[in-house]
Amino acid sequence: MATIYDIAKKANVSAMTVSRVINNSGSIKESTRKKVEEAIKELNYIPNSAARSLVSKKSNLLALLITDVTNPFFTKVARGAEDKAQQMGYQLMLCNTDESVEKESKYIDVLLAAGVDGVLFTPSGEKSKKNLRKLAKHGIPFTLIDRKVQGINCDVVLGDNHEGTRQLLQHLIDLGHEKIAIINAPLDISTAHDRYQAYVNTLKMNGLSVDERLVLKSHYKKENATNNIEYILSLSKKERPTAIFATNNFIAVETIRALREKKLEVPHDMAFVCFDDLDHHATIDPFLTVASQPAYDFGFTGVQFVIERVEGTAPQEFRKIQFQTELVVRKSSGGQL
Amino acid sequence: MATIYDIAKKANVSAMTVSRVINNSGSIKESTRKKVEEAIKELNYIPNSAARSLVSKKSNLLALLITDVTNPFFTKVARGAEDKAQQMGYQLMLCNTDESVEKESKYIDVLLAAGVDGVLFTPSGEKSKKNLRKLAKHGIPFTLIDRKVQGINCDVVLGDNHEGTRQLLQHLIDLGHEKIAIINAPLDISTAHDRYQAYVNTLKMNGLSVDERLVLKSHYKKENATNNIEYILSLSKKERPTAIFATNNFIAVETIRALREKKLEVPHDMAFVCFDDLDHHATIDPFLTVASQPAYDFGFTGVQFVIERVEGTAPQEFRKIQFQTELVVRKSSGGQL
DNA sequence: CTGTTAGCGCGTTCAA
DNA sequence: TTGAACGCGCTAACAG
Repeated sequence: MATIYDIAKKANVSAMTVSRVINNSGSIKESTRKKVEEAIKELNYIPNSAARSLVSKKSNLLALLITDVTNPFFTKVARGAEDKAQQMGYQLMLCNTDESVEKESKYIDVLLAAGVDGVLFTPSGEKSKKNLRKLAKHGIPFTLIDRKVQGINCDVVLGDNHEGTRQLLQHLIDLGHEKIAIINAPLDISTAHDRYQAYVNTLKMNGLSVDERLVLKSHYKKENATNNIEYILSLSKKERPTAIFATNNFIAVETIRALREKKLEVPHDMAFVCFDDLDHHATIDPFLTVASQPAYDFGFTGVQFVIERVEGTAPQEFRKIQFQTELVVRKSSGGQL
Repeated sequence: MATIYDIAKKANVSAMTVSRVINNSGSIKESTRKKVEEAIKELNYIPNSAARSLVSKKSNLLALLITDVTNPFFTKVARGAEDKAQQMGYQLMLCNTDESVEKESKYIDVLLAAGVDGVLFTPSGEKSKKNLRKLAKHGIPFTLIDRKVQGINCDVVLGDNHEGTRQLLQHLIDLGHEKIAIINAPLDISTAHDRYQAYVNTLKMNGLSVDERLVLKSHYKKENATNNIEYILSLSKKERPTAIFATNNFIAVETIRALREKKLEVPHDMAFVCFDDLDHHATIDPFLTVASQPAYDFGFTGVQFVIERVEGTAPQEFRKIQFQTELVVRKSSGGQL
């Protein structure tokens, strides 16, 4: 409510002097600084950031575009991102895209209008390219989180999808499994693609053949998995998998639910592993064998990267950081066959 | 990058006409509207929201101050809030206060500076009053989520803490428990206060006495619960509780962990109930008996309330909505003694 | 060390 | 139906 002029008047100085006090710029006599600071306190003055942005072309706003905060992986990404943003003096705007390019596009327009300084982006697939290009066209720096997009050059924070998958599958194979199904998201999502590749590679490395009937499709969101399980049950005993690899936590949860519905006991009737942990759950009941990723660091590092780009302190070349995954063996994968 | 003037020039009209087209205000000849719209498209023009806010005194920004988005309860609050905000054309800024008034205060200053139109607030306790008064002084509408603060008049979205607690305790009592410990957060948090009151009431209603030694203190955040469990184990068999009521999910998780450490099996050695569900967990392994609250609706309704205040469509009187809790009986409370 | 001028991009007001 | 002038609150650039 109070403006810089109100302060100026009260302190008997010019608006410019007040501005300098606020921004610690230029040099100010100690006595006048005191006067100004008192006036500021008395009038509860708070600088208007719209006016500031208008002049400086900076909003100190960052956007976090993820598919769904309620996915425990992204919940932690969000926390990490917010912590770093807060520490660096930025605010974080939360956006849930639900794996939809259309929702993404809408957000991009809003964010552009809102004048965000940078964007953290988990693209919903290759079709997200146009949205990223739009950001680029408007000169907004962005960092890709968790998933990359072909032909887009930018900073990117990833997990090691190959190694994570390899660990999970090798673990199952070492336990004696030879027929392992994969339930995956659409392959235009880089993590789905990479995990599938690694699935194929790991089977081959172990002299196992890839049975296309065991390559099942789903989405990285909460989607009923009953169909897939019914399909599996329809296979002859000889074809039927003895283990399932779910490529993310949501698929895992829904698949487990469907298995229970069909009275299949994990791991007794079906061994089970997946990507990404469900942490609170892990404490209460250490059940799922997972490839765990440091989600918090994804967000934290991602924000650091964008801010460095925003502030021009980033190196010229784009950075790619790949975090290690950790194999956490728990009950769901079962013991030796 | 392009401004309203660039569009004006390109379309051979005045800036004002462009402004009118953008805002659908005034009346415009169809032909000139066409011209302007084409120019907008060609130049990829996006209105500068800093300039707009400066004039209109509206930012279309809302802030969500919660204690920790990684608390599954607040994760869902955040999702509900974001969905409603998005639907109404607002953006949501995420803030984690970690139950600290100091962090709250910092955020409040930043938010005031950022010019948010309204705030959703889960106060960390009675000391949050000063922060709320500050918001009020600056004319920023806010809605309290999950917790109320004495002497603060505003819209508020709550759960039914009395009834939720009553259900949980009555359930334990019906199973035969007479010595029930409560592990609670500081009492200046309204939910902690109310749950404690309901704990006392329910015991009394059932002719049971309240044993102060079974009233244990903790915090609504992840805090090691080993001390409390060691204390419980130090009690004589006669004094020792047969059941524990944890007043939120974080306390629950940590307490279960501590119990496990001490080789105590739930519910065999200790029955257990708590407030708030851990949903993914509930699917994988339906274990905890809880009083579940519709967290998503807390956020959704909260945003609706603030926006109505922001836009002046809210009724004069402040609203208080109290959502029902649902008792979900699972394994942790055990069977009849 | 401090003040004056001008302008950031837009919308309100008043005229035409 | 359209336009010109002004001001929102602030800071950069230039005096002094």
